[in-house]
Amino acid sequence: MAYTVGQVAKAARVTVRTLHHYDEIGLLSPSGRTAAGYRRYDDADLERLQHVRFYRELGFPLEEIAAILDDPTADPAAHLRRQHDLLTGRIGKLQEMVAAIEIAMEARRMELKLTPEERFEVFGDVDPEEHAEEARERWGDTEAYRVSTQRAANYSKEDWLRLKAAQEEWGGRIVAALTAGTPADSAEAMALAEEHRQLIVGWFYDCSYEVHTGLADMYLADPRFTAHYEAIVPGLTEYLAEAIHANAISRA
Amino acid sequence: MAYTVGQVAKAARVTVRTLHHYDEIGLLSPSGRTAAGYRRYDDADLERLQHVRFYRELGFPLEEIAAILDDPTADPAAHLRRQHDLLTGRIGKLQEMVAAIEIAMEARRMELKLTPEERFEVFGDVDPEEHAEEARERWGDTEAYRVSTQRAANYSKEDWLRLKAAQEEWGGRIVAALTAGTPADSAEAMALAEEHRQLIVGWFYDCSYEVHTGLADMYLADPRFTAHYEAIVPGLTEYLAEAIHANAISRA
DNA sequence: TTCCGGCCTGCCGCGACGTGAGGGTCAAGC
DNA sequence: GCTTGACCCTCACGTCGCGGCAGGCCGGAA
Repeated sequence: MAYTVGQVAKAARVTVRTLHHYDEIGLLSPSGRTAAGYRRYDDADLERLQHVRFYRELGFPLEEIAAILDDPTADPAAHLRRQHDLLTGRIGKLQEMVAAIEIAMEARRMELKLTPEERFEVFGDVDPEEHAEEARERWGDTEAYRVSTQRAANYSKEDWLRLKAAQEEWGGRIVAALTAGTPADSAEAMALAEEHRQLIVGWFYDCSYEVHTGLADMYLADPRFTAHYEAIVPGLTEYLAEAIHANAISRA
Repeated sequence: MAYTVGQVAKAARVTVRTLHHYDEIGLLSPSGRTAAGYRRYDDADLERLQHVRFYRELGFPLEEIAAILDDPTADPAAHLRRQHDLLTGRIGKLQEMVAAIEIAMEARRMELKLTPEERFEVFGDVDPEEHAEEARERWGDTEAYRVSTQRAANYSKEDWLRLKAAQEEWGGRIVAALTAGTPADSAEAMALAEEHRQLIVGWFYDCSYEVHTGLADMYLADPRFTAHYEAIVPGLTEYLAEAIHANAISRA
């Protein structure tokens, strides 16, 4: 089977220009040309294009894609594995961000519960219970939401204040460690990381070392969290993340 | 609190050049300058930067980000919701791709089971059971893998051939419908879409209408699938996807 | 005073295409 | 056989989101 640029473009959902470009840089040259100079793609070309598009959608530069596809040591199974790994990695990152946002949302709801007199300012005449209902409808079926909600929903104002106090006490000690120049991979810093994890386990959800390192990476990646920590003292995010990683490694 | 470009850059994990760029195009201008012309960022600037980075990492163009952030009708809660929706959407897409790859991997393993004499050609002297073990270790804890494996692992050669025959019979009919010009939203095409879904339910996993439309979108997005369908007859991918969507809508 | 690191403003470059301009090709219908 | 319109070709310049460097000005520490 032979196809023209237009047909290939339509099938693969790319523009003709893109195919021209791939030809120019030698990433995907059609297997032949007609007498008039028209590009002719065959099934093998199409298959290569599929792979190109896959890696491209995950943000790989074209040069790197060429290297991957032209690697003679990689069989089809290896490609599948690599693609699977890439996807699960991406999903993991996104899920961490989701968890962070869900926590942020939860915090907002808690805040509102604690200061009911503010509810009118924020919501006007809308009942916050209604708002909670809407939230449940929208993402009530994600697990993180359920877990964090079930525990946190029952926290009283006193619980909340105790948590805050515990966090602040811990925060003071890690800031001290950082400003004192204690290395992030020292036993002291790692102990602080472990305390951080225990705080999460105790108050929110069962946080494994693996999840904890994921959380650390998220602190680094998510602006809302870096803002939080950097506002306390510059470099704290990185310090904490390093300590968490070191702690997780030492326990593995 | 006021920060210099360098401090902000480090905290937000971007380069100074990026901050200069954001300033140039007016996306994020520091709230002030020192007497010497040094940029001075405050906490509000930092917060804005976090949001910029968030949307940027999801691939939004800067202009669009500016529009989102400068939208006067969006409160913080609305931003959280939008971000949550975006993330879950992305995760869904990626998970569909993962499922597709897992099925492709499963198909490969089946293929190997069916023709054991080929195993030496492909694996050399490696035992395929070992390979399967490795696969379990790598992604044994994802749900799609477990479900598809548990069912498909027990398929005999006869089962596999029956599945293939059923698929081909169905394939013949949808190609006929397409070439006959039957509209994708006609009752006939929708019935074929429904049969497609039932085939999945019967042989692999419980596929809801929602999952089915997701699958259809993936067919369009994933090159490996478009290749498969377009090779049969050009336009088939789109036709099937449309029919699936129409079917799902009509059942909702 | 003299460093050295950090900041400034240009300005050129790059990757991955988008978007014409100007012109040849091909199948269909008259 | 000829026109017409859709499709193809090759330049070639434009865009987006920065990276990187030059040439020069600050600012705190030794």
